[in-house]
Amino acid sequence: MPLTDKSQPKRQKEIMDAAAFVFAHKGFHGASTKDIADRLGIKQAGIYYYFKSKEVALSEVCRVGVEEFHDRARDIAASDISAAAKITATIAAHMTPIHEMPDYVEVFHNERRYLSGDARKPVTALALQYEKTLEDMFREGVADKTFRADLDCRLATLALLGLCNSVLQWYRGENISQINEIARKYAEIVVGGVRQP
Amino acid sequence: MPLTDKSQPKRQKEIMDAAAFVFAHKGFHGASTKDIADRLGIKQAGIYYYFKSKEVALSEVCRVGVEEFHDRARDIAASDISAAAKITATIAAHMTPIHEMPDYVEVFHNERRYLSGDARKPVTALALQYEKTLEDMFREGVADKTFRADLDCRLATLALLGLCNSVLQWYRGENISQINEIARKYAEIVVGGVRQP
Amino acid sequence: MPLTDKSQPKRQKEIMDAAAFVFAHKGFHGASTKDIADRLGIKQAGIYYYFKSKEVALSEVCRVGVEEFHDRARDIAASDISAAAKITATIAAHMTPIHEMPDYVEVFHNERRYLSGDARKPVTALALQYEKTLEDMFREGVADKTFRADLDCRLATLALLGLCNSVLQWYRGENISQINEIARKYAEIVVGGVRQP
Amino acid sequence: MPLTDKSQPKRQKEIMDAAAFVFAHKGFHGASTKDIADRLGIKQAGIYYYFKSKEVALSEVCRVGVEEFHDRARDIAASDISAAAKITATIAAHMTPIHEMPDYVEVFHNERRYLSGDARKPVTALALQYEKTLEDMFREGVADKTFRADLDCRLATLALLGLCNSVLQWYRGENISQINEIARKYAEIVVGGVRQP
DNA sequence: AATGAATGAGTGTTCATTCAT
DNA sequence: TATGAATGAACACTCATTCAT
Repeated sequence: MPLTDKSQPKRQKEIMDAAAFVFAHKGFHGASTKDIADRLGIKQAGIYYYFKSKEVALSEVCRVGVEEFHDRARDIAASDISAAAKITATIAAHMTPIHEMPDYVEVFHNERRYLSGDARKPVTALALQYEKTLEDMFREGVADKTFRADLDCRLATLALLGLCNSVLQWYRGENISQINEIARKYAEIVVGGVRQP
Repeated sequence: MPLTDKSQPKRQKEIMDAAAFVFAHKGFHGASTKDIADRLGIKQAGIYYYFKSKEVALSEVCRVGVEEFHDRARDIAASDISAAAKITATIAAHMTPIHEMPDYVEVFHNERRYLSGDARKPVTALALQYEKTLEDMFREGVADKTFRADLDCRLATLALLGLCNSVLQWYRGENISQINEIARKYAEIVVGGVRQP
Repeated sequence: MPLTDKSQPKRQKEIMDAAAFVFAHKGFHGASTKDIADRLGIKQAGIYYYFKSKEVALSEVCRVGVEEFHDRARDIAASDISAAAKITATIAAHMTPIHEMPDYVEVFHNERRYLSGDARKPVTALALQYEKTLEDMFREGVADKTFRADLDCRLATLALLGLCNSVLQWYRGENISQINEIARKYAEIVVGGVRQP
Repeated sequence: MPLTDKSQPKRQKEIMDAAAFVFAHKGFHGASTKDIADRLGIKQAGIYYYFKSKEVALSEVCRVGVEEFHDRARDIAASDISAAAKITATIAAHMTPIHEMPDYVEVFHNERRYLSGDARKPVTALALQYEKTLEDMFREGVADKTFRADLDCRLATLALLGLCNSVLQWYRGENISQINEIARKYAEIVVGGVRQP
């Protein structure tokens, strides 16, 4: 049993983490493969043992960054709670990847547009499914009269997503309770508004 | 004042527009000075007649992109209307630059982080003032009991900004009434929530 | 009138000559763009002002290398002399580019195979036309009974070409009479054979 | 002697064949050690078990490619037949390696120039001996008046070699009778010329 | 108001080679 | 008899920038 386990899956994750970090902090085009290698303590050429190209590295990071959201929302949508509760739960669920793997999420948001058409397609598909799942929650709430009858569900979805994703731009929290608190307050605003009821 | 003023100010704006367009569509690091020159129909070296460096071009675009917001919000804050009306008006005002000069705004949002410290400072300062003006509106609303007493004004500000800015990611509207409609619906959600009152 | 005329067409030819020289002596894949630049006394990046890519440089050199042959043979074929005289004249004509621009010819022969399909096509087309013109000379000689009735004209063409091109591998002559002498002797062998008549 | 000898000699030949194939098709500098490894179904690093370096592989392939010619010509030169018959026999003999191991021969012709001085020397020595053996045949023919008295034997040798080697550039025959037919026709041209006697 | 010609630094990528296993 | 992991050197090519004109 060696002291440092350098077996494949773990090492692969280290490489991905380094790529995600560098892409998130410098942008895809502002980041060099040397930046990634430096973070790993290997030489630049060494990363080509793990990734066929810089762009493939980007697409992998993006894929990981979006998968989390989709999986969580689907479970919530299938659960047996009220529409308002689903929205609240989804906001909370949305915060988890932002807290746990902010680099991947940031790269998915800001850098996926630099993927060439073929590499961008599967990533975009997952993102669209997530949007659709959310929109259906709003429709459900309108249908059972929990939400206002005149609510523009498409716009509400986009609003919710914009709201939640903007957290990425300033949140650098360290313990999970902070992000849960944010999620709670955001849910209050979206569901009940800021006005005195 | 000649009828067709082809002198510096007009040409200068064309250069800025080209830079804003290219930075917005390809990102600062993904854009080359040749891309800008191509859009202007001149050769690469020609743009150095107008800008000392690529980074200076970026900082100019960013400055223009943020100034609009700040100016409009200050006027609204000074006006003699209710806090809720101010928020509603600010949302509408926020949409105008997004509609009229989306490239500048997008560059300010996504690319200002690539400015070196010194060039970023004045731009960031304006952005912070804008945030502060907004936050004060929420505080005013809490003080006069229009808004919930337990409202986290800092978070509400960030939420509002995230919400409004996210419009940039999908809005490609052509007439002004579309964006006004969006502003109205967003204001309803923020002020009153999605729930059936 | 400047002392050193650096005007475009002349400079372009200097670049081509350098590329031809380097490709001929080191092979396309063995040659680096730095080798070409060094020969020109400029830095490596400088050659990209003249050529879009290393491969385009190769295709240009190949095109120039083959054009000469084709043009000369066509004129001889159209002239009003006997078939045997045409063959003799063609052999002499074939030697001229080998003497005057051996680098281009060598690159055409040895390196054109490294051109990608699209770039290779026009070059190959010219080469095939040259072959056809030659073959027709042999057919003419068989038709008018100058040449043996059982002569395999296709094979004779390939033989003649192989014979003439092989000169490239050892000839490094300096004055034109040497190559003319070689041409004369080769013509004797092809037309009359080595045997005592 | 085991029936199926899977030990070194056979495997070594497979490796050489793979190297010869790849060098012949892509050129020495255009070929990578990975290309060779792929053809063998092993990983890149694996070929270093068989060859100390890529260049050693090239020199081996070249040596095998030239040995054949030399051995065959020596036997013919020593035989008790006329000079014309020797030339005819040598042309036929020259075709055999071209038919049976074209990759090796092609590599010897086109790529041996990329060998460094020390590695090229033994290969060149064999080639020169072959040339000398051929030239002596022509001299013999001139001496016994079979061939024209004014024949330039050095040039005739070079011509013959150029003629025969050019077959490599287009011949991709499958049965031995084809190449024998070519050899016969070439011998006719060289010995008797193309003219009607 | 712009261009032609170049440069120096850097970028992504390939490749021959090594070495422990 | 090979492979996994890496390295160092090279490579084609891009790019921001300069400067004489």
